[in-house]
Amino acid sequence: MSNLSSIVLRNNRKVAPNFSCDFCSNLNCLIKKNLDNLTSLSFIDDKKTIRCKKGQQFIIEGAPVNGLFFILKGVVKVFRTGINGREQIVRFAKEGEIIGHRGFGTEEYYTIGAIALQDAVLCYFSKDDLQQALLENPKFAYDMMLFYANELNKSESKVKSISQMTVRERVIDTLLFINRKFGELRGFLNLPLSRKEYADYAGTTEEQVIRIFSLLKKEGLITARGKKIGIPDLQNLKNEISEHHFYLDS
DNA sequence: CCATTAAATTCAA
DNA sequence: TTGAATTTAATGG
Repeated sequence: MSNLSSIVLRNNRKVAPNFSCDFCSNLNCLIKKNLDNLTSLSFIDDKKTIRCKKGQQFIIEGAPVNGLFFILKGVVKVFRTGINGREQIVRFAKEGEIIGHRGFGTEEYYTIGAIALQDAVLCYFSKDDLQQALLENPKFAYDMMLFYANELNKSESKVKSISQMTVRERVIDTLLFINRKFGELRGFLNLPLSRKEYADYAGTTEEQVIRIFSLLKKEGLITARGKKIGIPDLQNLKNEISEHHFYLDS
């Protein structure tokens, strides 16, 4: 570890070097995927690399939209603040996904906020550069369109789950969703979330989630150690909402 | 919803 | 690596 210190010092200068798309290992990124198709690469040189510490908010509701964030590393939550000040988590996004896309074309101001749940690295592209790239590259535009369609689909599924499922089912559905999207690490969900965050996603309150978690523990459907939640038998948990079924897609 | 206690996580030495 | 300080979980009113 200590023999790397000279390299760290060299790279640790005030201005961190931009990650070049050419060397990026994130194959889920739509830009990386289309790198060969992109005719004018100038916008890639214009991108800004932004580092976010855990808990740092990088999109504020009401701020003007100037570009799009692509997640290079880390997990991020996107939320909207309701009238009573209650937070509704719209989605969780991980590497390769795009943030702030809904306000891209017409919206002038963000209607959502975004906070890094872990230390994150974001690639930020300006609206103008991206617009030009989309106009010039049909394949890239098509992939972006698929992304938008997919997001809309998920959003519609979520409306359905919130309006038609019981609180208990929504909490279970959220657990299954996190499991599907982020997987498990040594027996626990690979994304630590507070009970309040579960509540904000499932559209309920922190207390409800805590009480439902306690019940689920008694029933042996989940295990919990602090923020780490384990699912001993995925099928058993799925059965709890199988009547309505159709959980959201990853 | 709030208050209290138990538990877990963070942080700095 | 440890434990003190801070944050979060759990429960009952």
